Amino acid sequence: MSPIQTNQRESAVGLLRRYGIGLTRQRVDIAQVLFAKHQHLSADQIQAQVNSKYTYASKATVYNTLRLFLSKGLVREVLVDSSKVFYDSNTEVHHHLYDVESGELTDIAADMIAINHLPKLPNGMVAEGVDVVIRVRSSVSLPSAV
Amino acid sequence: MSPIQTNQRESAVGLLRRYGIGLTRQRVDIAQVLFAKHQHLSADQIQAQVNSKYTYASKATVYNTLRLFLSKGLVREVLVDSSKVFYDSNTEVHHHLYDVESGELTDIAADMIAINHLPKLPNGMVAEGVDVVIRVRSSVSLPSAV
DNA sequence: GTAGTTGCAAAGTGTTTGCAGGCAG
DNA sequence: CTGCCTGCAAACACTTTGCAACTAC
Repeated sequence: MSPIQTNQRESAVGLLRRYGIGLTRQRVDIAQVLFAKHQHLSADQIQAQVNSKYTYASKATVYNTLRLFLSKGLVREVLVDSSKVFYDSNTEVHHHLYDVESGELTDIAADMIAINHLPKLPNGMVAEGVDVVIRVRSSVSLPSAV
Repeated sequence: MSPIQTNQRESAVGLLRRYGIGLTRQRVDIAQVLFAKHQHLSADQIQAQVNSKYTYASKATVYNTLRLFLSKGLVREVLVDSSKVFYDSNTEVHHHLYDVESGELTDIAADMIAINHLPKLPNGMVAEGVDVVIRVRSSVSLPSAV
């Protein structure tokens, strides 16, 4: 076990503690996978990584843990594909570029997109967040160029 | 049957013809539900409306028809809730306001939001669309006001 | 020790598919 | 007529839940 891995595990533990989340082996493993870097993973991918790099976590535990992390604000959901949810380990304000052909999802820094004026919100409503998704495809293969 | 309903049906028929979609009773019914006005409906809601206002369409037919309409560009998918897809009968460029508490989805005219500069796209990539979703909630009940 | 967590399998959604019969053109 | 469309039910993928066994603290 390298010092780097030890540090990663320690920082995952620290993160969970800071957010008031009880420690279990599975939660620490999942946190390590998620917070190794900024990335977008589906529940499936997370389970696969946990089970290949660390010790076993069941599907149910992965989903329960992701729901917990989500409610505590450690991760963010990204909805770009109707068939599955991506969990984004970058919780800073930012946006996304989605390649509809490859399914690849990339971050866009918040300051790359400036929203000039928000519309007036209905009375008593407050904006909780703004999600911007730019859908792209490779310029060749336009399905039916107009 | 009022003249208005007759006209609605005729314009639904015209729409399908213009988009090169073969006419069937179910497709016309579904088009009438969708294009009665700009709105956001789930597949379930569409089936319910067709079956209460018009004649029967099965779940499979509703999904098949929506997939067809989507591929032909008559409707747009809106992804705001991980549990289901909304179909938007407004295909003009515009954005959305999503009330996370009530689930209500409202249109925002495109010119209400100005994006100052798109980030440079990876080489050979072309933007297919930009989706902006503003998530709102009623300002009371903030889960844990900071 | 005890409350909270896990794993399993089963149930639940929303969505898609295979196929026999039916309808549009 | 003939091919495309529909309805049904079964299949599917993803996610959630119920419960007994286990683990963190």
